[in-house]
Amino acid sequence: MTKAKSAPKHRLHTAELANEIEFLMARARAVGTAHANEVLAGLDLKARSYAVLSLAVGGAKPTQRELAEFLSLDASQIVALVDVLQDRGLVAREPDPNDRRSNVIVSTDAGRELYSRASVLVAQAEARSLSALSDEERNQLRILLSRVAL
Amino acid sequence: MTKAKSAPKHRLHTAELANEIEFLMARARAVGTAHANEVLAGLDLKARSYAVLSLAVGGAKPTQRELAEFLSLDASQIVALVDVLQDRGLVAREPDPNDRRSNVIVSTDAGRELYSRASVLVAQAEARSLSALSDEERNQLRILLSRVAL
DNA sequence: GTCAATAGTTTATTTTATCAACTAATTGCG
DNA sequence: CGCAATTAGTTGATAAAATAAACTATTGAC
Repeated sequence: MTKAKSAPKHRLHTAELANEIEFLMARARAVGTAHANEVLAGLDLKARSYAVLSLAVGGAKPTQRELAEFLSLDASQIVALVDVLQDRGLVAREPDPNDRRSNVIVSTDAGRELYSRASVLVAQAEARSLSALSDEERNQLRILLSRVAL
Repeated sequence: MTKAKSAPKHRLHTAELANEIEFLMARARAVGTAHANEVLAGLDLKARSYAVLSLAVGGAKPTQRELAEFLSLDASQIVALVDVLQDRGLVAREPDPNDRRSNVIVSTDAGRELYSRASVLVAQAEARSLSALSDEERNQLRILLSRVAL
């Protein structure tokens, strides 16, 4: 008979704070982002730029404002992110047919190619971050977070 | 018969990215921190300083290094956080009896008093952030995140 | 006792976040 | 229609936070 629980890594794990979801998410996200940035570094991407690239590749043709809202970023940060992806030839700004004020962000072939490599790395990083959970638990977590976040 | 699902707020909610836990946590945390900082502003605290205060009040007498690790922050940021809490008379640095290199962070009466007010506000903010979930689902989420984060 | 490692601190640098101002375009509405 | 208010994107300024090096005082291993 073996112990099922894996030992918490920290003496403070019983603190009241450890019951606050806000705090738990901060910690979980810290390791998650670290893992993601680690694997993405080889492709000169970060979690940030990967997210933008992903949405461009998705083909939904988001405007920059939509990207800003969806990624919880300020519009001015999207400008910078799109600028560098565009300079690298990974995405392009296209005029929005419905509104001449907006740009619609689309991916290039190079962008899709890079994304296809990046996404498998990100999936690996995520798997590593969630290694404490079973597949079913990972899905539960995904679903609960979606309800909170989307 | 009514629809159970609440409508996602964004046209991009079906993007691949929305399946990535990393992304979902970033979004969830964005609203969570916003709510928390909002209610804490009246007490001149932020999520950050509240976390430090909470761990001080808990009485575990954490060293600054332990705070840094537990909060996923750099040691130098702890210095700044403790500095202002100490200047406000909410916590104090005490010599660690076991290691003269370390300080142990304890709370003052004023710190405990402020924390008791802050913690109810934070609980309300959390409830607001998680309003999409039932009580049981909130606990499930807490447990899953603990397994990932702790 | 010497030496490598650690806790805390300071400082510098870079990255993110926040916000105001501006242009061009759109929308609402009298 | 035509004017007013709003919105998308951009720029620039400023504040907050993350990252990392260097330094002091300890500690712990040997």
